[in-house]
Amino acid sequence: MSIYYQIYESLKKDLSNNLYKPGEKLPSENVLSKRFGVNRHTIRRSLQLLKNEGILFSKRGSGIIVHDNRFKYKIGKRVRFSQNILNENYIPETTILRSEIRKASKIEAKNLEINSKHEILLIETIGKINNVPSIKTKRIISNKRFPDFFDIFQKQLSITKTLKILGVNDFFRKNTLVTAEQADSIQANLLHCKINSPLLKTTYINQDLNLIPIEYSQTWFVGERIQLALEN
Amino acid sequence: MSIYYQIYESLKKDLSNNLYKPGEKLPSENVLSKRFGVNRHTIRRSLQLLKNEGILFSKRGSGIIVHDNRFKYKIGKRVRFSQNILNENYIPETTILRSEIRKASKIEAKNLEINSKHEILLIETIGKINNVPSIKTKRIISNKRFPDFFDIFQKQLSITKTLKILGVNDFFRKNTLVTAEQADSIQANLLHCKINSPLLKTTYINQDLNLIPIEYSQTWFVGERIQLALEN
DNA sequence: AATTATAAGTTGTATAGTTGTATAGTAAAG
DNA sequence: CTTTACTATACAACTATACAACTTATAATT
Repeated sequence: MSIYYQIYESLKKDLSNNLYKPGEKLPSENVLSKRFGVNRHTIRRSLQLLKNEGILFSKRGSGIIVHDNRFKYKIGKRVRFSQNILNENYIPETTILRSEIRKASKIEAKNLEINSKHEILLIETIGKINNVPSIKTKRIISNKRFPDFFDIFQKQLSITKTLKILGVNDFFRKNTLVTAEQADSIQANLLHCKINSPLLKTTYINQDLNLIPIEYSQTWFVGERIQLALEN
Repeated sequence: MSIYYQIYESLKKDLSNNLYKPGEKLPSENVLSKRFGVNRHTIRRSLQLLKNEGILFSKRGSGIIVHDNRFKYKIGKRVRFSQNILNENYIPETTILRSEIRKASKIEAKNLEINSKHEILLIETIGKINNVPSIKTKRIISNKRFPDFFDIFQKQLSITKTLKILGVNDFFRKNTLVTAEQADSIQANLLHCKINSPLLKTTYINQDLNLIPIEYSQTWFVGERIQLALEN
C-alpha cells in the first residue's frame, strides 16, 4: 500500500485517539513531513484524504485544524432542546428516566420561589441527538402550580409543548451557571461516554413572562460531543 | 554474457573503487541508461542485483543511494551513539522526528519510577551513520525532573551533552532487552530498508550514578546493516 | 499604550525530475 | 513454440525546489 495512505491511516488513528483534539491545530506540514520522513507533498496527499472526509480543514497561513464536529448547543435567552437539534438538521429524542413527587429542598424552594412545604415534581430525562444519548436533565417543577405536568409531559415529551398546554406560551432563562464534572459509572452508562469523561453541567432557572420561576433544573452535556454556544 | 550483467559488474567495480561513496547518490536511471546506451529497464535489472546484495538502496522520487553493510554497534554498560560511530571512523548525525509532552503510561511510570500522574517528554530521533539513516530511537524522560531537556537537546542533539548540561555527568544502562520486529512501510521509509526487513529492537533504561532512572527508551536498528556487539 | 513595520512561519500552487509498475512488442536462443 | 533479453511507452507515486498568498508573533515607532 502506498505511503501516503499509510500515513493517512496513522494520522487517523492519532485523531481517533484524541492526540489531536477538535478545534486544535495539527503540527505543520513541514513538521509532519519530517516526522514521517517524507516530502511535504506526500503529507499533503495524506491530509487531503482527511480533509475530504471532513475531519480536517486548513487555512492558508494559519495551519490545519481538526474539525470540531461537536454539536453546538445554543444557550441564550430561550433554550429549546428539540428546536436546537432540529435547527442543525439532527434528530432529537427525549426519554424519561424517572419522576418523583416530594417536598422541596431548601435550595429548590428558594430558586422556585415557593414555600418549602410545597411539593415539587422531579423529572429526569435523557436527550438524544441522532439516537446518541448526550444530554441528561433533572428538572424541579412546582407540583402545586402544575399538578398535571407529568401526565402531559409523558405524552408530549417536550417542555415547550407541555407548558403551552398548561397555558404558558413563552418562557425564558433567568440565569445559567456552567460548571464541569466528571462522569461517574452510572452517568457514563446513561450518556454513552467513558467514566471520568468531562461533562458540562448547567444549572438554570426558566421563568415565565411574569418573571415567575417555572423550573429549577440542571443539565449535563457530554463534553466530547457537545459544546455550549453562549449567546447574548 | 548478457548486457545487464556486464553493467552490473562495471557498477560494482566503480563502487568498490569508491567512485560512489556510502551515503551518496548514484546518477539517475535515465542518466545511467544513456551512459551505457541501453534502455532504462536494462539498467534497472543491473541495479536490482546490487540492491539484492545490500549495496544499493533506492527511494522512489529520490534516487539510488549507496549503503555499506555491517556496522558493529557496541552495547555495554555505557552506550553512546555518537562516540560509537566516531570510534569506527564513521560520521554520526541525529535528527529529530517529533517530540511530545503527555502523561506517563503505566509502563513508562513504572520504568522511570515516577508517579503515573507526572508528565513525560517523548522524543523520537533518527540516527544516521555516514548519512544513512539506520537507527530510530524513542525516548521517555521525566518532564518533571528535566523540564528543560528538549530545549537543550534540540540544540545539542546529544543525550550525553544534554545530560551534562543538566548536571548528570555520567549514566549507564540498567538493563537491555533485545527483540526482533518487522519494519512497516513507514519505518522502512524512515530507515531506508525494505518493508518487512528485520529490525533489532532494544528496550532499556539508562540510570544515573545514584541508580535513579533517567530515560526509558527503545531503539530500532536496521538488522541488515547493523549488528549489535554485546559487552560485559 | 496603541499602532505600524518587519520577520518568520504557514498553506496553496506550479514545475521538473526521480523511481516503481504495467503493458506491449521485437529478436534471438533453446 | 516457448523462454529470455531487451526495447518502447505510459502512467503512478514520490521528491525537490521555488514562489505566492496569508497569518501570526515580535520588534520598532509613535
